[in-house]
Amino acid sequence: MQDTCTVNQTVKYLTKKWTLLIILELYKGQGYTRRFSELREAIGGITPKILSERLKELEEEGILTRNVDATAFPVKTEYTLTESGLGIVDVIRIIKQWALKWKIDNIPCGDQDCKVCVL
Amino acid sequence: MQDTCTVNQTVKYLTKKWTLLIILELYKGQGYTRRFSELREAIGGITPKILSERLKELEEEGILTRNVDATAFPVKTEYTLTESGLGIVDVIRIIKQWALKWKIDNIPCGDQDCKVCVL
DNA sequence: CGGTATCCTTTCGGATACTG
DNA sequence: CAGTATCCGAAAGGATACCG
Repeated sequence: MQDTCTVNQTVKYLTKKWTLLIILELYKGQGYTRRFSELREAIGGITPKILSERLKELEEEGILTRNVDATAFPVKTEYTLTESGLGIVDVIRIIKQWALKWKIDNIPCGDQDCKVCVL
Repeated sequence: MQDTCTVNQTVKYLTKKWTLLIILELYKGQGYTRRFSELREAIGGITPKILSERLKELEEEGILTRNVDATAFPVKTEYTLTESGLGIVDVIRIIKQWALKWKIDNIPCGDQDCKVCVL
């Protein structure tokens, strides 16, 4: 098994449910930054458990950084896309271009999400 | 939920286990073509059930075509990457470039799989 | 050769409640 | 606000056997 292949590993966490949406949501934020509760509300439907898991994974992969302001009350935590994280946005963009080229007839997408997508 | 988003849908089947390896294996074949048993052996570890499922999904998505030669005995079946399927290889290539830029220190990959990878 | 059918395990994600 | 802890159900994938 080629579980050591970097491409496979990358795809592995990128393809987990919610991950892409989290990255896109951070990308939309000012300074590519969002707070935990902002992500929760913006994404909608994600439970805190899963959101927390994904954020940890992405932090470990260097795709985002976690910044805690412990002086604030309640504690203020911000998540920010790193430079490499922005690289992932490029990847998503390529996928979108592929989709637009080969899946144009996907009406639901054309009319809804992708049209308002920041990509 | 944006299950109608084309990007999400695309990522959804691309990220299933084995899918990328199947696409890469087809890419390696002459004329981007491989037979069922060739895929099985080349990939290693995949069960016929899963391989069959993936091939069907990818055929439905237009990423590969299935060609059966019923005159042969036993029946000869070939799977070939389509033009849009080759586009997916490009996507993988971009991901690899991202990985090489940001994950160079992944020694196992550098020494093994990616070095011999056709990408 | 190119699959399908069955069954079983494991993994993932959802629901909910609770805490510093 | 920003999570963690527990429990549970669904779904994905693996093992194995069999068939045209």
